[in-house]
Amino acid sequence: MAAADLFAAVGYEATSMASVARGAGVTTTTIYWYFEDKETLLVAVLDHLLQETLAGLGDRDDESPVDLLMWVVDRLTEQRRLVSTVHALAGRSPTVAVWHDAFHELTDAMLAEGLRQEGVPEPLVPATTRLGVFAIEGLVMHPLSRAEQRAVLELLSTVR
Amino acid sequence: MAAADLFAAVGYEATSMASVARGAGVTTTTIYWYFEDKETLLVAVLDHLLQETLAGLGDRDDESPVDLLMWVVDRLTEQRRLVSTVHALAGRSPTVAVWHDAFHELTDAMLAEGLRQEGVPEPLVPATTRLGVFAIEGLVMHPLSRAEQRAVLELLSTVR
DNA sequence: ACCTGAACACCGTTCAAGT
DNA sequence: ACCTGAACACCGTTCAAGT
Repeated sequence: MAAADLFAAVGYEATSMASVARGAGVTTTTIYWYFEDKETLLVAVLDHLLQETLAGLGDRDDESPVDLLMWVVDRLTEQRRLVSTVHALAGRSPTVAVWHDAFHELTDAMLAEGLRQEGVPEPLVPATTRLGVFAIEGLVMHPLSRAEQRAVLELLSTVR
Repeated sequence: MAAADLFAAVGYEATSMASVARGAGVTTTTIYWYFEDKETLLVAVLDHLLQETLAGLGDRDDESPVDLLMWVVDRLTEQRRLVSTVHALAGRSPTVAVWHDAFHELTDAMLAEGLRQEGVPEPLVPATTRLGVFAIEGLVMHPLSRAEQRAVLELLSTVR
């Protein structure tokens, strides 16, 4: 998809439907035959990126929990522009809100399962999961050195 | 300011300069005599809201730390739309990025000071501050019940 | 089924002109 | 110093028409 490259390069808002069309070698109107609107196009790109990331995650079941989280933070940081775009759009676009909710349902469940296997007592799992998700999102959105990032994740892993 | 009400009501992106002008009883062009562009107008609104919130915070130095954080989360949640707008714009607008950085410098310092007075050991203060900021932002951006919000903040206050 | 050209309503911003 | 009307370049989207 040409849209994915453009979204990554200049961001969703700065990407015009005209430039997507140009990249795909068609006319602007053609895109509307495949996608209902620009937000639906975004969701298609998001699904594609998510599938890639999940595949990459499958190859690293062996690493330590903190290393695993660091890897996830790195992948999301590469798409930082899209992450904040999704947050902003979810507040006013039902299309994007649906995707965002499904995304969190999936990722929250994955993190919760990981915490259980790390021995976090069951009653603490929900709140710890949320704090973990918030920490990951925070690390993605605010640039810190790797040492600072590690410090936050290590601190998080002492919670219980 | 008419812009503040409109931003709160329908959001920054959905607020046209024409509607701001209408609300202020002037012409669109007039706004550009007072503000360089739409983003500068946003920053003026943000400054205004921040000043209000800081004043309100001064009246509650007595409450417990968790209550204080809950209050901050409530105020930010009221402006949730603007919060995600700022995050999204900070990535592509130097004007908004400057404000965002200054905002975090201020709020991070305030939280760090609070943590010290709660007895958090000095070497843990930076990472704990970051985790606290991330938790607040997460609570603002993801709707949870008050009980769930409290659980996250209580969990956070066990960290050290 | 797939793609286009032309148009629509709107946007932020500018500029020359007025008082 | 303050405000305006008219214009500019652009935007996402639609629609009737073509193959």
